[in-house]
Parts: sequence; structure tokens; C-alpha cells
Amino acid sequence: MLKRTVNCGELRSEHEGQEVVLNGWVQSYRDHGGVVFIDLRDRYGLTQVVFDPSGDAAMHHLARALRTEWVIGVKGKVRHRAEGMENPKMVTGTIEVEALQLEVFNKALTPPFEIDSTEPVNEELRLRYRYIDLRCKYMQRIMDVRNKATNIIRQHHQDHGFYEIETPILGKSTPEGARDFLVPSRLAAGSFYALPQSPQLFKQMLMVGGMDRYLQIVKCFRDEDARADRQVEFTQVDVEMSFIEMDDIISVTEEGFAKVWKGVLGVDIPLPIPRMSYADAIRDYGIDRPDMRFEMLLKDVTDIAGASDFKVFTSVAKSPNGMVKGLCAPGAGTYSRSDIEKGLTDFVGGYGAKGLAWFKVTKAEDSDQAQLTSSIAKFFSDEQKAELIERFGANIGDLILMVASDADTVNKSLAALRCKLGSDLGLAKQDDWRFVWVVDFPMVEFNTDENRWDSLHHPFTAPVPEDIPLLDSDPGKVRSLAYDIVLNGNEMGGGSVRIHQPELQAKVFDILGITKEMAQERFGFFVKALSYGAPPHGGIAWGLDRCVMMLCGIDNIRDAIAFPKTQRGQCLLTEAPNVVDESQLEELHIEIRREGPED
RNA sequence: GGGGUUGUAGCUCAAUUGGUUAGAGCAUCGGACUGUCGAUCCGAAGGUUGCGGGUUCGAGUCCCGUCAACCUCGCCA
Repeated sequence: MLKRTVNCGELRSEHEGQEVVLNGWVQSYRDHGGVVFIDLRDRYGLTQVVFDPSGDAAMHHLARALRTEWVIGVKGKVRHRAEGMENPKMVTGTIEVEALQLEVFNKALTPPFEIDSTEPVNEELRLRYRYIDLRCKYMQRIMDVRNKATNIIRQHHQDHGFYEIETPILGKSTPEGARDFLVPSRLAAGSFYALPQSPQLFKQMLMVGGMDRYLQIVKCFRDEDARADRQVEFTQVDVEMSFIEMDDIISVTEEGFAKVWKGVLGVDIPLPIPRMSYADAIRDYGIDRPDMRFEMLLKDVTDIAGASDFKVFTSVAKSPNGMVKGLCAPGAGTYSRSDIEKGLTDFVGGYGAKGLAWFKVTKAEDSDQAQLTSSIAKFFSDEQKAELIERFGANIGDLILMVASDADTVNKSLAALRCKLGSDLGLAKQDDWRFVWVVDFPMVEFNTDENRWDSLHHPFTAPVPEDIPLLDSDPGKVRSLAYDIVLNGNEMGGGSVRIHQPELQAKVFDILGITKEMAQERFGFFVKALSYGAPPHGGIAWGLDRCVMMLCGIDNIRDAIAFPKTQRGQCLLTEAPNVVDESQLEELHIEIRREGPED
């Protein structure tokens, strides 16, 4: 085999005269009848190889037969390109390799799509031929970023004394949280393993086991519907530390993020990363993952709206959980009525908002004062309108948008609207990195459907110590020692200080409606572990795939993963999941029930 | 489970109100060409319009169903 001595991206003028061997794929060939040019590609770059007709006749004949994506080895001599022949678009464009020997390692079928095509290629096709897609610069860059990021993360945690420890993939199913992927057991008929939604309990037990500091870059599985930023199978940077308080985890983590941003993008992230309470985030942004790149804060105007003559507002303001809130979109006063109705009202409608009230902030005819123009302006007194302008800090040319509904719908729809406007109005810049920690989460929230309290984070999250007395009287008021790290409106990770005393853990289970029997059956092993000397501990998990998305400026999680699944959890490359042999099912004690038309 | 977008040549797209033989660029194949680098020039081949029904004299186009991919609500402790 003509084994490479250099890669396709490294030759420069200073290598002139050297005899080298290159290996790679034929990116393109240009046959001039006499001289033949080949651009040879590998992960490192492109190098032009020249086959001169004055050379070996058999080799020249073979060179003319080369086609794109054939895999070859070439021995040749590096030479400086003649004046005017350099290609400034190529890193190796000042040189070329004059071929002396050619070996075809493998021919290739015509690829189903062009490598590095200038036109976007259908994603379904890319996934079906992922091994070809991965040859493209686009994917190679993402894999490079992903590799760099994981290396930095590993090194960072090594430097802080973390052990990298693996936890089981075949685990125990717990009905809380997301739907589990189940794996049938052959040896225990009728029993199933579950794939981990995260290694949560194992990492806590590693702390009980005295491992002190744990890191794992690990696959997690959640059988829920995918999204642009969500895969059923994803990678978490999983971290746990002993004998720490919240600030210790936060500081190790933010230092890690800063190192990644510095190492991959060369960007300095100022530390410490600012913190915001959950309550403030909901109040100002309507969501627990605020995009801090622009202002356009939400303002509660229930009081003003309730005092108006606009029935929609007054009835909502009077209802128990009713809220009228809005935002002021700078410069959006140019939006037409149909821009608003088709572009914005329909948009918030998707989040349950029944309507979207709007005011254009215009210049009064008789003065330089701002005034409000709207079909509903007549329901507001001049004082009320002035109050609205003041509350929103509105300027002439702005557009005020308001939603009236229950608090949850108002916040959800306005949060989404705010992000949409931030992007539509060009306020959210891609290379602006605004990290924020969201802290002081409520420990539990009331689930009206099930009529019980649910964990906001998970049942092992410790309450804020001074809120512990409220556990019995007013669980909804109890804050937890949980924290999410948010970047530009994306949740990049989250964690908490854990409960390390079995009594407190039992109490929290009780509040969550998990009976002693249920707790014993599901988490007995874990509560037992807490009873054998569990250190104070806590941790965090980062979403590595999202981290890569942000670093690469892509908005699709599939591109951040070498072999991703579709929205329906299919692998288009291998065609998993697939029907298996009857004999395999038999060994697993499984019988497939054919679903009837009613199912 | 709900809402939406898309599906036409290998790829990216076009095709007027339902109307002749479904076109173009790129790729492919053949030929020409000794300096190109998105090579160029000449020529050729390439179609179950996702699939199945229906309406119609006539369907890529309209209707019904279905499949897939994507976006999204719910869901994701």
C-alpha cells in the first residue's frame, strides 16, 4: 500500500522538492486530454495532484479513469506552482504534487449527492448516506468542534480532580419523568431493564461510595417526541461532587463553559456568569430560560388593563389566575395590520393565546408626544394610555403587544413572541454569548391534572435550608437548590444540590405523593444508600449536543450528532428499529400483540 | 395524540386556469482538449411526479386516504 507520509492539508511552499505520499478521496478531476488534475481530499484538506502525460503511460491511463470519491494513494513530488497558477482559495494552493505513482485503493459508485454541494441537500438523503455526508466540510467542522469541546471538558474536570467513571446502561425502570426505553430480560422472564434517562442515582451513589468527584460523558435515553433541539438519544456531560455547596458546582461548571468557548471559538466569557431568580425570569421573560441578548422585557399591565373599558381585559383581570402582560417591540410600528394578525396573532395562538392586542406608538399630531393608535384605543382613557407608554418605556415607532389569559398561557405565549421578535427584528446576534444561571427554582409545582405536587427538577433535589419549615405548610413556596445554565435562550444544563439525609428524602417523597411502599419499591436501594453515610453532594449535567449546536451556530441537533435519529426515532442509515425473528422474541418471552383497528 | 410545511430525473428546482411529448442547471456516460482548479466545448442517456384510490374527455396540478422527512403544541422529573 502506498501509505501516506503527509495529509492533504499540510503541504506548503517550504515542502518544495520533497517526495511525499498522499492518501484520500478524489474530490474532483479535470482531464485536459493531456495533463490531468486531481483534487485529493481527506479530513485535513485538499491538495492538487498533477498527472503529466510525459510520465508513466500506464499511470496516466489510470489517472484518466479516476472518478469522484475513488480512494487512492499517490506518490509524488511537491512543486511550487508556476506564477499565475496558484489558487488563493486553497490553503495548499501555492503547491501541487506531481504524481510519480498511483494506487487505486477502491473505486466508488457515483455518490447520491455531491460532497460539499453548494446547494442544500435533502436531510433524509443525507441521513440515509450519513457516511458520505460526513465527508462534507460542514459535518467535519462540527465533529472537530465536538471533539475539541469534549477534550476541553475532560481536561478541565481532570484538573479539578474528577474521576471519569462509567455507570450501567441496563438499569431499573422508574415511572417518573420521561418514558423509558425498555430492554427485555432473557433470564428473568417478563422483566425489563430500562435505558438510563440520566445516571442520576448512580452518580449520587458514587458520592456515597467516596468517589468524591465524578464525570461521565454519557448517552441518555428518553422515549419522548423529538424536536429540533431534542433527540431520543443524547449525550450529557454528567458531573457530581461531594462536600460542596451550590457555588462550588456553579464555579467549576462556568469555568468549564468558559474554557470551552475560549478553546473552541477563542471567545472570552466573563466570569462569574450572572444569576437570575426563577421568579424574575418568569416575570421579565415569561420563561425559565431567558434570552439575555436583548431587552424587550415583559411588563405586567393587569392593573391598567383591568381599569380600562375593554371587556376582554377587564374580565381576565377579574378572574382568579388572570393576567394581562405585554411587551414593546422597538421599531415594529411599521408592521401592517396583516403582519400583526397573520404573523404574530396566529403565532401566539399556537401557545393558547386567544388574541393579541396591539398598540402602535405614534407621534401626536399637535405635539412631539407619543400616543397610542389601535382599534382598541377607544377603550382606554388618556391617562391609561400614558401609563401604558410609561410602563413599557415605549418610544415613537414601537409596537406594544399584549396577551390576556391565565398566567401560564400569557407567559408562554409572550416568551415565544419575544424570541420570535428578537430574531425578526435582528436584536439577537448569533455571536453574542449571554450566559445566565437561573436559580431559586420552586422545589415543586402543582399538577392540576393529577391533583398533586410534582418535582420541578427531580425528587432528589435539596430544598433551600431556610425554606424547609415551609415543606409542611406551603410546599409551593419552597425553593430548591437547583440551577440551570442558560445561553441565549437555550437550556444548556441543569443540576442541584441533592438531599443527603434519608429523613429529608422521605419527607420530600411524601410531599410528592410517593408513598413509603412506592419509595421502597422504586428507590429503596437508594434511600438505603443515603442511610449509610452519604456526604453532602450535588452536581449538574450539560447537554453536550446543544453545546455543540451553539458553538457551531446550527439550529438542528441532528447535525451535532454523527449518527442521529429522525423525529420518529428511526435511524435512516441502519433502518433501526426493526422487526426481529420470532425465535429472538421467544427467548425474551415476548409475544407481539397485533393492534386492532380500534387501537 | 393535535396543527403546519414539504415530497417531480442521481441532486437542486420549474411546469400559467386541469390541456401537446413533464423542462432547466448541476451530476452521470461518450467524445474533444497539455495548466485547470465550480475547467471548457460537443453529444447522449436519464421520470411509477412518494404510494393507493377518486373526479374528469384529460390530473404533477382538484378531492379522499396513506407513507416519509421536517417544524411545532402536548410531552420531555
